[in-house]
Amino acid sequence: MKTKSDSITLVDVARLAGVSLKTASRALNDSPELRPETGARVLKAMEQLGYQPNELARGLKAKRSAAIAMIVPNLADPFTAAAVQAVQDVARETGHAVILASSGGDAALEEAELQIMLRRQIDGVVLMAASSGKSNLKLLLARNVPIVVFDEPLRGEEVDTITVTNRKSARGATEHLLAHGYKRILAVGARPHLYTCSERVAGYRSAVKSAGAEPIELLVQHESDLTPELLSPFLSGPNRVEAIFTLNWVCTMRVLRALNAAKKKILTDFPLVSFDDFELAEMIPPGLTVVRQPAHELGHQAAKVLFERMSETKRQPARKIVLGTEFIVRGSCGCKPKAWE
Amino acid sequence: MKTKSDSITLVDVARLAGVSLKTASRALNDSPELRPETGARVLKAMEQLGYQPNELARGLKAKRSAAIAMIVPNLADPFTAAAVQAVQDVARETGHAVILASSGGDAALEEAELQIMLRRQIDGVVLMAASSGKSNLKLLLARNVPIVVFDEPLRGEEVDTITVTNRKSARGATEHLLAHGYKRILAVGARPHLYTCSERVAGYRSAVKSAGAEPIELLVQHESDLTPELLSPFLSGPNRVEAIFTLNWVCTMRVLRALNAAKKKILTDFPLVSFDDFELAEMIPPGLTVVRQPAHELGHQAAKVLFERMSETKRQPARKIVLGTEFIVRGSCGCKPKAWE
DNA sequence: ATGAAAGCGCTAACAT
DNA sequence: ATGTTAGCGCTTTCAT
Repeated sequence: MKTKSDSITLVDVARLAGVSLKTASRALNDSPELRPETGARVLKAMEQLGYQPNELARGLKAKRSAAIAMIVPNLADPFTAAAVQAVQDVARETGHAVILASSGGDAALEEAELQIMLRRQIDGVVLMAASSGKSNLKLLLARNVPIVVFDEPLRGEEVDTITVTNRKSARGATEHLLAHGYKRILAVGARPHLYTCSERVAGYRSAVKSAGAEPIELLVQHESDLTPELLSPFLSGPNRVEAIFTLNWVCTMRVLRALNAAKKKILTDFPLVSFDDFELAEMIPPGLTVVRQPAHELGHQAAKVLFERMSETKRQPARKIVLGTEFIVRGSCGCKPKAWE
Repeated sequence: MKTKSDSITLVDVARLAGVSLKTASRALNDSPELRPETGARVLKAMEQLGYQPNELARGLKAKRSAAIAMIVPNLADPFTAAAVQAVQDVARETGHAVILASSGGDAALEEAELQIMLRRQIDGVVLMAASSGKSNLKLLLARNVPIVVFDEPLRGEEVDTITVTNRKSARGATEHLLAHGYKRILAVGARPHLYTCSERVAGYRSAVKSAGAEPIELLVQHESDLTPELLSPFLSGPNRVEAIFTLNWVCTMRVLRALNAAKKKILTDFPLVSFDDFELAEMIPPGLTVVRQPAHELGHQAAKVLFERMSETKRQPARKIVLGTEFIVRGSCGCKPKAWE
């Protein structure tokens, strides 16, 4: 009586429905080779018993887990959060669970997480990589687990990849600042070993050099190194810059705080453009001009591609999808949009 | 030769190490009843073969999955994101995976997700509930799956609960605004069926009434209903209010946008206090005064309690943990903190 | 269209 | 300290 609810198995269902185990199984997987009548009877028995299939058992036999892994560096980043949401939504449609882990941008941690995922027999991985190296994926690759890499591509790996036009977008943003007449533009980025960062830096450089100006870069190993003290030499004195271009959301946050701490005003003291949009960008006076990445779309595409890959019969070539960005002019670049006139 | 990497099982390990299956199993679980020497030999064999244990199989047998579920309404909310991070960190320490799902605040979706989790034999659940009803938990409760409810308690359910002092904190925030001399204070909240919302409203009301003022409330079914149009009657005309108290992060975002759209300034037009702190609160002039919830601490405690519950031998009474909040005075309430003088 | 039997990879009794 | 024997709950041959 007490442990009954613990252990309603397909066998119980089959018994109640007066069919064999296999027939019950067929009903569970709504196999076509089953008389609708029989199926209905089994379904009723399931209902009656409150039967819940055991995914572990199904997966063990079928060598799939109906779960995908998603590994991201930082959930606090709204770009990441939006992408995670998108992946979850797609996963739900296909009845897959999402096992989420944060790497904190640490490649070793990421690898550890991936290994744990492997042991769980995950059916696929959406990875926002902590490094551009492929070494972390060896295990997965060897096991033929589909992977979609997203935001941060992998060097020389034949893996599905969803990215944005990092270089071009960064170049465009820089050109916009240059067009306003600013020559000494500081680019602030983190984790320069990442493709995203290096591409954005490259775009920035090419724009600056085309304009005959000198690149001024503050690139730190990790965003957390970005202290007000580090920034202050660029905010006053002989090395004062004329404008700032932050290369991702966390950098934007850090720079804004540093400016605040130094009692510097955006635009009047330092015109600024941010790579990455966020909820309140328009509320920071005079409104932050940003490069907006299609976060939700990126996540959606990543998941779509992953599920396609998971259900494909023979191996297709890797897909490389590159999405565009939106340049959203608010006030911080020097433009005067209506809202702030 | 080809499918070898697919199927390295404990049997293979045992064979290579020249021991029995069970001995290999013991090594895997580093059981004490094993000669270190033997254990080492098995471990070496595992290494050599690149063996990865199959968690599905382990779980099937042991009736545990080494995974916990976490269900939250909205990942975009920084409060939620921080809590998720905290839970993940604790879970990692104990070797548990976190299966994350978003309910979008929809009780039906939440129930569907819980059911899927159940099928995966999750060992426990951390729930940021979409409703205060217990019905969604019946299945879990019946199966004796440990649950920790967090942020939003469940009516009359004997479940571990981690919350903050919603009522008291809301009362304190309201009193602060009243002390500044504002009488007509608008409270803006969403999903009033939630305990958190109703408690905060209750705190607000009791403060307002004690001051001999009238409560003015804008409570919508869902945050997404909070449009500028809905808000505008309170921003001008005969029903104009003197100050605003937003009851959670999303409401704060919505109100800030509405104010912006209506070209109203914080403080000068409308003093404001927000329940929930966030990254840029100090950057929105004149700095947002907020009630800060200890998001990370909440998540941490929730996970801790869950794991304690999971490993307990005999059932202990439910724990109700209530954490305090911090009232952070910046400028928007009418105070003039140093930073903005 | 349905059933019987075997076994996925592992752990848990019980030996020895 | 180590091995043997059963299964966990399900899906999958292969019969019927």
